[in-house]
Amino acid sequence: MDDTNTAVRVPQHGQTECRASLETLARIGDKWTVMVVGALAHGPIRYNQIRRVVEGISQRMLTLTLKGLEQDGLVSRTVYPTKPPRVDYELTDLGRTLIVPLQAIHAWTVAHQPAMLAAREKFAEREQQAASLQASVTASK
Amino acid sequence: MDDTNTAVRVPQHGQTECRASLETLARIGDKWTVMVVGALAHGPIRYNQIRRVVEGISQRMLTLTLKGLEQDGLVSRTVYPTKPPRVDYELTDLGRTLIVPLQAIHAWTVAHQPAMLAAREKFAEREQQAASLQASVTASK
DNA sequence: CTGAATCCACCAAGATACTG
DNA sequence: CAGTATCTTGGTGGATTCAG
Repeated sequence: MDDTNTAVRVPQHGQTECRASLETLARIGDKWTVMVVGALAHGPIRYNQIRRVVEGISQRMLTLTLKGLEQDGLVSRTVYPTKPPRVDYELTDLGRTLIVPLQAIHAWTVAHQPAMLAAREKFAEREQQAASLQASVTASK
Repeated sequence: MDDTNTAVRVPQHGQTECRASLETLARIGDKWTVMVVGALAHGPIRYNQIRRVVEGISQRMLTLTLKGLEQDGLVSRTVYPTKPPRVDYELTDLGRTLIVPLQAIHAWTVAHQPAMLAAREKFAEREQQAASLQASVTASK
């Protein structure tokens, strides 16, 4: 062990585990999926209802998102062959389990988002100052 | 209460809350950010060490990701003006709070990812059959 | 070693129009 | 109402090169 600077080197939670979580995030963490799952969280809902609730989603994206969720067994699709046609979407049992991690995200947001935004502003200020300094230095050349 | 199909209609957790979580996800939920945070979770680490650990990340993306995290106060950057230069990155207290929701994601992945993949395969099979049927119908026209 | 800068390819996603 | 089909584009990220 001649580690120069790999101090503690806790072997727990390697890259492999990150990879797995990553795939999950890629599937359920994108913009529209989160919104759609949110819309479905209250119970069965029709196609155009989702469209109104999510607001801003294009027909294309809604269809694609729903198809993806259905494909992964997170959402069930029920067609009522009435006139006019009606299609209900609903979270499956598996889909409902998503609510837990999603709430974890939400909890973090409530607790720490403000601090994050504050840090961001501070950083922006410093950038301003740095830019000013740089400008004066450049000008005096 | 003349709800035709808006059954329970739980007013809890509106779109507003989803929006907030969404911003968080957009910031910390992207591919490289998750991996980098994972690499930083063990303690201070140098630029090129991250590059090796994350494996696959380009110089550009690593720099951009780190800059973003630093900007949001999630990661601290320490420069040692030695020769050659050395820069350490480390999660801030704020950054460490990310580990909680990230572990929630990980827990979900371990528990439900297999079921999700299974569902995906099943769906693919059905698609195959549907395609075959469609083909025979089309052919018989 | 740690970046910054430039160029470029690709694809996700929006808009639009059409169908069952 | 609930989709599908096609076209177009803007941004994301990779490769490469230069700099401190």
